[in-house]
Amino acid sequence: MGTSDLIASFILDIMEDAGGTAELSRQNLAERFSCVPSQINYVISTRFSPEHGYIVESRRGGGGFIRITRVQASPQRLIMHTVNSVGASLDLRTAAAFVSNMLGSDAFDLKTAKLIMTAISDRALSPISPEHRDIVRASIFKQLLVSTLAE
Amino acid sequence: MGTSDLIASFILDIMEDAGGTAELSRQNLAERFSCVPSQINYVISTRFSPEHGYIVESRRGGGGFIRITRVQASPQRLIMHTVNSVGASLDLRTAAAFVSNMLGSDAFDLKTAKLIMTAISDRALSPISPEHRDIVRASIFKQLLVSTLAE
DNA sequence: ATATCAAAGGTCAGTAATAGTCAAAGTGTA
DNA sequence: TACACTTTGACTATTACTGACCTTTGATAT
Repeated sequence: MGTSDLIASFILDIMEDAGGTAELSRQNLAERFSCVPSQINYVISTRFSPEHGYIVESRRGGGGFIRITRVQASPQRLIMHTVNSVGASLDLRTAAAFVSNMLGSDAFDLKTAKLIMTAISDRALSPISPEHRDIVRASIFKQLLVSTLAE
Repeated sequence: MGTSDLIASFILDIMEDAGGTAELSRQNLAERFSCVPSQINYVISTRFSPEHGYIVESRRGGGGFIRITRVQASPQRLIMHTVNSVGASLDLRTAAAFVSNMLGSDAFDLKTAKLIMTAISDRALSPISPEHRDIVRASIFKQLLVSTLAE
């Protein structure tokens, strides 16, 4: 098993013990596993992505940290399934269909649905060129969906 | 938690007890937390800015003081005022200050605040080049705020 | 009044402590 | 051999802390 897998399972262990959340120091982790700090970022982006059901937050500077939170996915399979159906790009019509579907299944409430639709609307994304808009839309959409699962 | 966070929560405590206003001595505070006096200014400018919803007054010389007051505004007014003070560009720190202010004034609930922060986070906007990110952030932010008013 | 002094607080640029990005180089496996 | 996955490190960005130097205010002496 490679270093990245070791780091990932170490993080998983911490998360387990702490009840769903792991607060890490990138520098410490890198030292513990004798790797460069950026490998921690690699592990996080390949194994703790929204598609995997995790929310990642961080802060730089003195006292900085990386916090990884596992999202409660069991009762909300539809949302995670949607996150995984969305690739690198997402057009507005498809997004609307997803939201409508999830709303109909009571995966979230109307207010949340409206906020999500507003955040990925053409108006909100108007500073972005139309060709690029669907890429950004996909990213915001996935982050928002996973975020609704956090408690 | 770093010294700056400790100082900030100490100030918040005082403000709480005193019903919305805290009158401090910079020198005293610095001694209490074993830091240089200028760190107090750092804490105030990073955590008690007008964007955060505070007014800061001070006086030098003998009997000098720093007074921090929480400003009160009706939720709707605060949201509209915020929308109007955001120009074509908005950095994440300033946005976070605004959100924290509106949250503290009960302009919206925690869940909404988190959705907004997620929608404009660097992670959600990662497909956009950093130079362009603040432009898009401003647009999404304003649309979301206006959208919370439509109920 | 005026000059002077002591006691606050203010500014700003520099240093330290963290984390993030990206592309090149390495590794293993179908 | 291709190809995907992993590892590395140079460069960048952000946040916290420090200290030298500056400004304002009130009191006191002349």
